[in-house]
Amino acid sequence: MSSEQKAPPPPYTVDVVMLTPQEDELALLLQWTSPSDSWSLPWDTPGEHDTLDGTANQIAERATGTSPAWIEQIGAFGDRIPHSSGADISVAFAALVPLGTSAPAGGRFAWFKIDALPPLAERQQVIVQHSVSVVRDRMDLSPVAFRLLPTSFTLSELQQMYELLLGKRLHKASFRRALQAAWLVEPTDEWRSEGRGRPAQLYRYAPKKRRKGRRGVRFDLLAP
Amino acid sequence: MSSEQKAPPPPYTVDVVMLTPQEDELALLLQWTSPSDSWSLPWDTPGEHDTLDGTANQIAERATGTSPAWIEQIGAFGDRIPHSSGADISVAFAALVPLGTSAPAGGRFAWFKIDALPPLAERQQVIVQHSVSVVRDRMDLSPVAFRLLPTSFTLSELQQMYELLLGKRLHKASFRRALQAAWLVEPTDEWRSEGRGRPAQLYRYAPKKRRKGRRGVRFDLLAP
DNA sequence: TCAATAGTGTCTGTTAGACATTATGGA
DNA sequence: TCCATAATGTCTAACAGACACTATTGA
Repeated sequence: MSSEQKAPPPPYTVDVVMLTPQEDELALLLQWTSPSDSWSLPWDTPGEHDTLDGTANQIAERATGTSPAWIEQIGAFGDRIPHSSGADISVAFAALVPLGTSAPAGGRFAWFKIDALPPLAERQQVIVQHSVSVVRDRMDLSPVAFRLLPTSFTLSELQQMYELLLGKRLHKASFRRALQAAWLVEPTDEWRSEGRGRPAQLYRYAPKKRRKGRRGVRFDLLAP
Repeated sequence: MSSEQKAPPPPYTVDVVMLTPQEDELALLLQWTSPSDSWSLPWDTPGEHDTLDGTANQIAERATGTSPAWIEQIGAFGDRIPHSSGADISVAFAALVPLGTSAPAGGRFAWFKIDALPPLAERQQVIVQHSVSVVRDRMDLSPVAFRLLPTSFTLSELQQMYELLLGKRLHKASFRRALQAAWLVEPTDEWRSEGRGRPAQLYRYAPKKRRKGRRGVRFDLLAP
């Protein structure tokens, strides 16, 4: 910010949508904001020499204590209603936080299931919706699912993670065939017995190949 | 902007990357900026009650005289070097402008082939690169190519447009089969003879179906 | 033993991509 | 006539999705 005077309303905020898997659902981290007595996305205004990415990372670390497994800017959002800080626009980031390790520090933060959020300001609702769809659109472009799991995992766990992030069911045999073709995982010697059925072999993330030329002229176009 | 005083540096700018097909290449619209005596992306700062989208549209219309065929926000960009206006961040939009109808108004604007741009500020270079890759990534999700062509066009012209926007060659037979399967065009009675070979039938854009559920578990993943 | 889950083999329909062939005009 | 381009048919390999089957544990 380039004003040395009082403290004008900040020109823009950085808001972070932090998502984590929780009991087969996506959960979102919110913070309790005292002046307005309501829940909001964690946010801040960048300091004088901060980058947008750097600020977003700081916000995420402050809230969870660790670096997110993945974070990406999803855009700038502005409507005619200013942010609670008075800022005209908010630059929003979506982030994924590993399973389990995501205990909110202090009492000001809490996780909410994505389908049962408390009331949020309208702009923040839009940001949350947009973040979830960006995550779902880009999941297959980035091997993020692996970073949300422990280093060893079963293929069923991996598939469940993909299903959670993509928001749809996947076909078991096809999923495994595609995994094998992509050379992304390798089996370990360990097996894990979990409840009733046959024990599952544990795998680890071990990418071997890069993508070859993907096939395809597709016209899966949206309607005009 | 919420200050009633002098005129502090604007908090952020809206910058628009306008692209158009030109002789089998993409071309970019730049404006000559007098104080700095250099080329830059067309930009402005939003007025008090403007939205980001509205501001971007105004910039595009002012520069070309018409509405762009497509426009989408691609994100907020900030580095430690301020915009020439003094703004910390720029909210960037990518836009596509129809073939031909894109004569720049006045003398302050000019089209440049995307591979032969004049020197730009570093942030603007990043914005341009990012815009082009966003266009290439999202082309297959939106039937924009049709809006860049006249109402009647040959299938070869359409394919060339797709190749230009996607930045890669497509297979002719597959392209046509996919087009037919998508019910996006219908033939007219007219034919056009162009140079040597057999005349081509003209088609018009006439979408009939919506997309059905697309198949696929794909692991065309990027390397870590 | 039964129930539940892991993992695999096979078949089928779809389709991208390659190749070849026909069609039709201009030079 | 030859050449260039349009348009189409056929074959093949890849692959998603369905289904069935085996394997291996706990209850």
